[in-house]
Amino acid sequence: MSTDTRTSAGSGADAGTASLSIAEAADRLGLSTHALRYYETEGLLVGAPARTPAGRRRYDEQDLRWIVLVQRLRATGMPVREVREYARLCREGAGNEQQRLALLRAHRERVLAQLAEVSGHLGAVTAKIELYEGTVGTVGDR
Amino acid sequence: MSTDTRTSAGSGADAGTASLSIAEAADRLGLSTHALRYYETEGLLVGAPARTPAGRRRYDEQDLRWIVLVQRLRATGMPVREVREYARLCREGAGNEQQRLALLRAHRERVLAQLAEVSGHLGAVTAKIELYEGTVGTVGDR
DNA sequence: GGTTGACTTCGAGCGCGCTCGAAGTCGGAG
DNA sequence: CTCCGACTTCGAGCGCGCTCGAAGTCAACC
Repeated sequence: MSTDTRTSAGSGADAGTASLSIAEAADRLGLSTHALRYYETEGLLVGAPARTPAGRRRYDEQDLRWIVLVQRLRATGMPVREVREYARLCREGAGNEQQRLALLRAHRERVLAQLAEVSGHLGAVTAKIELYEGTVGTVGDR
Repeated sequence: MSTDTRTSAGSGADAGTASLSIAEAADRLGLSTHALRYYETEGLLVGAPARTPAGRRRYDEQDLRWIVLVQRLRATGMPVREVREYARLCREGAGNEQQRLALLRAHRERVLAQLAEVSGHLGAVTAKIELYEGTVGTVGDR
């Protein structure tokens, strides 16, 4: 309630480039405003969002897209420290594409390995479930 | 070096039932002795391991099998508190098989959902990688 | 001009799952 | 008998990733 009207006011407020307040951005990304500021101070963003003359953050599409990537990396288990490293590489501009690539590839390998491991364990749990389904009358399991 | 000889000494030390010291069990399970005791005090074990007259823990095959299950549950992301709950149900004996089943099924559903989510995010990361591979243009490639 | 309330910074606190260290006990080898 | 080292319990500490609250500022609306 009340986060209404004046949505993308600020400066331009016209076609194309939206520019959201932190609350709007948080809402759209499914994060808290606290988390968004945390990401920023922790150096997870490739570039800090713009500020209004009064010092308030404005998130544009580019900011949002980057944060979505950060969320994906985080959601796949990349530690904050490594996201920071990746962000740093991107911030430094061209010339380190190989490093970025290596970082992402290493991450992908880890995630694949973990997916396989979890799947394996899940298989065992499923077997256990089926055992119960078949045995829901027999006591001696454990 | 020195966790040698006297491996499964203790009492019997014969065929079939081994009965390991905490260090041996930890070693075999890939856990620390600290973690093993922690699991026990936190109620994650369905039954406490036996003790020697001197009060030292002896892990038998049943203990080990249970702990392997605990590890699988943990490795698939089940919170300690929920493992404790499951252990409690098993400890209470017969009559609650449906509850155990429900717990395991719910866990499986969560894990499947998370596997799907992670896979999705990983797909996006892979796309990013391929983008770099294309951009970097035939550099190392292989 | 006053009120409102979303914003700002800062630092403390928290939930999780162990991990670590201290201090003491005890069984077995020499 | 003595020593060694693996065991015991206990409680504190830690790394991670936020989360939360306090205190203050400032733009906009009435």
